[in-house]
Amino acid sequence: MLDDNHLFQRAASSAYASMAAFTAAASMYNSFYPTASSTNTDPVNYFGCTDMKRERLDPKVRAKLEDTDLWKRFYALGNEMIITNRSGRRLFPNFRVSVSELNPNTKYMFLLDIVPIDDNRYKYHESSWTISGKAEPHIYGRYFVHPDSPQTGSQWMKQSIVFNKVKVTNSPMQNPNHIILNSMHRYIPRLHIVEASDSYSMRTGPLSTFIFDETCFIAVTAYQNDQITKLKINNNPFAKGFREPTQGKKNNSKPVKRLQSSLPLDKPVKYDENLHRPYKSDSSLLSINSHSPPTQSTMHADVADSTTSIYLDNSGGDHEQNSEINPMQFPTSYHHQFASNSFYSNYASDPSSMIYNPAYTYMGTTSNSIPATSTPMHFNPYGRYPTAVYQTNNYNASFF
DNA sequence: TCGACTTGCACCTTTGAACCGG
DNA sequence: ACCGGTTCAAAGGTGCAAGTCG
Repeated sequence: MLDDNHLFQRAASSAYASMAAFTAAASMYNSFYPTASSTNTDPVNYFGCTDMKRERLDPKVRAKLEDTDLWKRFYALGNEMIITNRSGRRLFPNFRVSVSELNPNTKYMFLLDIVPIDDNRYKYHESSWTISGKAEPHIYGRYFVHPDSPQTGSQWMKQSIVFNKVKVTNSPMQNPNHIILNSMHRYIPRLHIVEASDSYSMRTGPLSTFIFDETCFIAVTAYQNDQITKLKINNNPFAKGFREPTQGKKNNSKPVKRLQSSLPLDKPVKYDENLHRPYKSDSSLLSINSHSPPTQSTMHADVADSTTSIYLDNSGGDHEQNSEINPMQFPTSYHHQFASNSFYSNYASDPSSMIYNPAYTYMGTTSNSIPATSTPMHFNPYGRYPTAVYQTNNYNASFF
């Protein structure tokens, strides 16, 4: 039985590790977007043209991850994505972004790919993730083109852009449109915005890439962490059949019975009802919270997970509630885990808007100038991220 | 024996065609 | 003929449990 302190340590370490992922991703990103002062050549083999210098989008272009509250709840626990399915498996939460400052009249294409965060293979042991060996090689070059591509900046900016059709698999023999991942490996999605009117100009047009650390996950063939399973069930409309029965509804379904045996008895009401906000399923899982000011219950949480309590899971029993990132349930030192690191402070204040746009020179710095203290040097159960990996050869595979 | 993985299942949402009435 | 709303069935997305494999 896990006590609160244990849960706190696990959650804090997971969240902190994700921050490390952010650092690593930043390094990774900056490594293939060398700054003006850098003499490094672009290690990314864009379109098979190694000597081509890829132009970047207007530095004012911004991308904002939506549903960040939900994403953060998952990553605080160590998000997992199922990759075994004959027809591929969708990502959940949905990868949804909103963009601004695009040229209204210019056409853009939006692409998504998923890349490894490190070169480790993991295993889930005694309720935590540990490194179990070296990673298997990643198959680069598979990316998902948003079906609305290409369209003008004004059209992209009209509404949020959802990549809910993206599918991941562990089988290279499956649909070529599926992104291939290795089980027990850590990944993070990347959003690419390319100024292009077709697939040909996509290979030469200005490009910017955005990474959101909340979206990192471990690919699995079966969920390892029960908390993740419960969080998915409670938030994914397609998994509604595994939720506990609500009052007045039939409760003799097989899955429900299974769940009943593993969950507390008191509870659940759909969180949307209790939150007094509209709940729209699947692709319409609108990110109302993403744009909402902190509620009273979240005002105290001035750090990275400041919004997570908005998703307080009313359907969750005591067990679940204690184990999810609910600032009310954790010692304050949990928050300090984020806040104590000054390097992350800006990110913590507005994580959803933090982007990897080279023109922003992340946090006013570059991969080469990130203070050493910003990179966690201790081991985290939910991974560690040797920056050197990204600065060397992890990103030299063919892209696009 | 154990962990990773596959497969079939029930339950659910989504989607789109068919239908109807204004 | 067109439009908007409703109904319904098929398709597809879930996690679970049992089985397979190395």
